[in-house]
Amino acid sequence: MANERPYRALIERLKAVGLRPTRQRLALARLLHEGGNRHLSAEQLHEEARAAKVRVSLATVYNALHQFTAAGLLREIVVEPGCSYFDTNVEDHHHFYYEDSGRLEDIPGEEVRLARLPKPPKGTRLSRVDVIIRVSGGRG
Amino acid sequence: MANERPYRALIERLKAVGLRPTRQRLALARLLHEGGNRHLSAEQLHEEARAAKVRVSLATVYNALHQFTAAGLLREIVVEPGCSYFDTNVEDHHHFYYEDSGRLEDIPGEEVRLARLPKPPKGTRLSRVDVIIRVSGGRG
DNA sequence: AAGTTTACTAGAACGATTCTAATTTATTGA
DNA sequence: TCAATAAATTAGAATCGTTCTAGTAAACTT
Repeated sequence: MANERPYRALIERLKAVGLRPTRQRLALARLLHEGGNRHLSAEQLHEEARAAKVRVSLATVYNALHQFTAAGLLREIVVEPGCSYFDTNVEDHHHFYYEDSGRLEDIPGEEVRLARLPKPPKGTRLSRVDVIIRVSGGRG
Repeated sequence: MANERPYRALIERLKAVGLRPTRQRLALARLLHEGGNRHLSAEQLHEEARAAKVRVSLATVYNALHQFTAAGLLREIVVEPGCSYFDTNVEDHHHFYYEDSGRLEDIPGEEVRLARLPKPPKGTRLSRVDVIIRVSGGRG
C-alpha cells in the first residue's frame, strides 16, 4: 500500500538469490535493513512489522528470516536457549553479549584478533568462527 | 542401590556449594564426571540415568544441571536453537562444533589464542569469552 | 487472461524447558 | 531415635519459541 519505486534495488537483490519479491519479503527486508546493523528475533521483527502496519504472519517472518539467512543476506546467532537472533551485518565480525539484558552488539572492526587457530579436524572444513564476549552488569 | 563409600568426595563437593547430597544429585554428578570431558543435553543425561538404572525425573535432571552450572561445576553452551549442552570441563577452553552432526568437542590446550580483545563497555565486566569454531562435513 | 508455480496464512502440532502442587527425603535438635 | 522442619523430587500440566499443514492467494509465464 504505497510507492513501488524505492524497492527497485531490493527487488533485484531478492531475484538475484532466487526469491520472489513479494510484498511481505520486501517489507521485511526493508525493516531489517533500516537503521543500521541490528540483531532481531523473529518475534521482534514480527512486532516491528505490526507496528509499521505491514500485515504478515509469524510463519512468514520465520520463513523469510531463514531464506534470507540461507541466501547470505542475514546471519543467525544463538547465544541463549530458546531464542535465535538474526544479524543484518554479514561481514566478518564478532559480538558482545549483555547477559543481563539479553542484548547483542557488534564489536567494531579489528578489535578482536585471533592469533592462533587450530586446523579443522580431518575430513571437515572451516565454516565460521564465532567469538562471543559475554559481559554483565557492572555495579548493577 | 549400591556402595556408599565412593561418594564421600562428591558429597563434600555438593555440600561445599550448598546443595544437599541427594541420591539423584549424586548419581547424576557421577554420570557426568565419569568418562572424561563431555557435552551432554538434559535429555541425554536423563537417558544415561535410565540406562544406568538410576530413577530420576527429567525435571530433576534440569534442576540439577542448572544448580551445578550455577555452582560452577558445569558450563552451559548454546550453539543451536532449541538445545543446551552442559560441558563437564569448566577450565578455560573453546570448542569445535560439527554442524552436520550437532556434536561439540573441546579444543585442546592453547590451540586458540586471542591476540586482541576489546575492553568491556563502560559499566560492565567481562564474564566469559566463547570461541566456537564451526566446521562441516568435508567431502560430504 | 489462463495456467502453473510459489508464497502466504491461521491454526494445529511440536520439542525443549519450566512450572505446579503433592509426596518424599534429608536435616535438625530434642 | 524420633518428631519437626526445610528442601528436593515427581508426574503431569503449562509454556515458549519454532515448524508444519493444508487451504487460499499472489506472482510469474505464455
